[in-house]
Amino acid sequence: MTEAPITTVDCVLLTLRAGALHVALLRREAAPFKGALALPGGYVHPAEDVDALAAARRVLREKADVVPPYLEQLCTFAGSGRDPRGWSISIAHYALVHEAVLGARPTLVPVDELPQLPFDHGRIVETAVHRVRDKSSYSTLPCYLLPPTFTLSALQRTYEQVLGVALDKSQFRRRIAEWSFLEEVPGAFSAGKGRPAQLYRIRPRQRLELFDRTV
Amino acid sequence: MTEAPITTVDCVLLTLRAGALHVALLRREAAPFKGALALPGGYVHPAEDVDALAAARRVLREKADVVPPYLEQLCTFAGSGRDPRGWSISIAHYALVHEAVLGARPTLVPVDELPQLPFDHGRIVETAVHRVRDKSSYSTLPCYLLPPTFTLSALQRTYEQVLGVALDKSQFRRRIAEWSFLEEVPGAFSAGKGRPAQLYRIRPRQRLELFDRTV
DNA sequence: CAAATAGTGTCTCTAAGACATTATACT
DNA sequence: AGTATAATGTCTTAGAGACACTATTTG
Repeated sequence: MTEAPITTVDCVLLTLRAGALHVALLRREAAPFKGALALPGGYVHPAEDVDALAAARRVLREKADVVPPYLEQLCTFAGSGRDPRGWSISIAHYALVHEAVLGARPTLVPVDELPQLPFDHGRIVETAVHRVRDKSSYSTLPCYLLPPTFTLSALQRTYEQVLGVALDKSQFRRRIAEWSFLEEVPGAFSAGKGRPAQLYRIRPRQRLELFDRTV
Repeated sequence: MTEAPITTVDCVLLTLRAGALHVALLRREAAPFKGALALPGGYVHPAEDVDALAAARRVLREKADVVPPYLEQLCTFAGSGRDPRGWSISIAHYALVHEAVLGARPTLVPVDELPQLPFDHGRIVETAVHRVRDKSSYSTLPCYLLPPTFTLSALQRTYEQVLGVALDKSQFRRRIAEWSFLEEVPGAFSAGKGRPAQLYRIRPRQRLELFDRTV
């Protein structure tokens, strides 16, 4: 009566490269779709993983060699139509990382020019991107696409690239200041062309993410 | 290697009774926790259910005798700690219904006075309530707690009861009008004490739900 | 000094919020 | 007429948005 279905976790690993959101894909080492580019994923290992998030974390560590600063459950995709082997479940997660922490293993693909992907991975990526774009307008999510320390201008560029709109500098800074989830890195400034900029980092404890609704 | 875990769907069936959100619970007919009040739930039936949403719909129909106007996936709760039988997965859903469509079978419990529930059902209910309260501030969700046709005053009361705050009548109506997802039921008015009120219903096709962020 | 980027200040105008007024039923 | 509720209008004010200005570096 139980006929337990195939149970996996899949991860949409997103990063910002050349000003555009990219998703990290890996070549599948096993059938079905052996050799195709697909989301990093794998079976849940009941003996090792205490829960689904832990399974996702393990998959990312083992297969993509990444420990992301932000990882969250996205949605569960389940049904008879998504895997040729039969009824299956994928507990999908999404993660944000700075490009630099990705090694050479994953292939980065712009999310707005997705190729055909195996299973329903195309739909999973779309759902994740939609979620990230939506949530970015009222949360600190885009911070996790940057290195641990960054300037406010870099942060604004990141928000703009994720949201796909231009933001007003003065207003953007007002809001970020209100949320006060950032702190100055004392004495640290960016190099570069014009006036050096103060570097900021996410305030230690403070892992709050959701704020007033609109950037 | 696959060791597929126990796979179930659970449903948080919410309604408004006496001005407060209530969750519908059923007595468990099987071990573990036989006889305890718990969320309507059951195994996924790969042969019958095309996907998880269909499984949730079937469970609600079979066990609670309800076909809810609004049903959505909430989150997946999985891990080794939630079921004495071992590693398990619950694809949790939540549904909103008008109190009248619930028969005598389910026990209604106020969500703010939850008793101890088996498994992690307490946490699941909390997550659902949090989601509904949050989403209600920028969506049409509360509509589904009302009968198919209702007055704007009743709708405002519903929003106020779900959100737990008082809303300004004039402003509330402005916003609802902007969204224009309701239509007047021609010639239909409420009875009662004072001036009769126009009855409204959700515009047929229009199943849009998310709008500007704030009621 | 010019160019480039960082950082702050000010003005306007929309829209949220509070409140008042009119409308229509029943007793 | 008095009461109760519906429906709409008006005024004030906070805040979003647009823009300008100042500050600090490099070449």
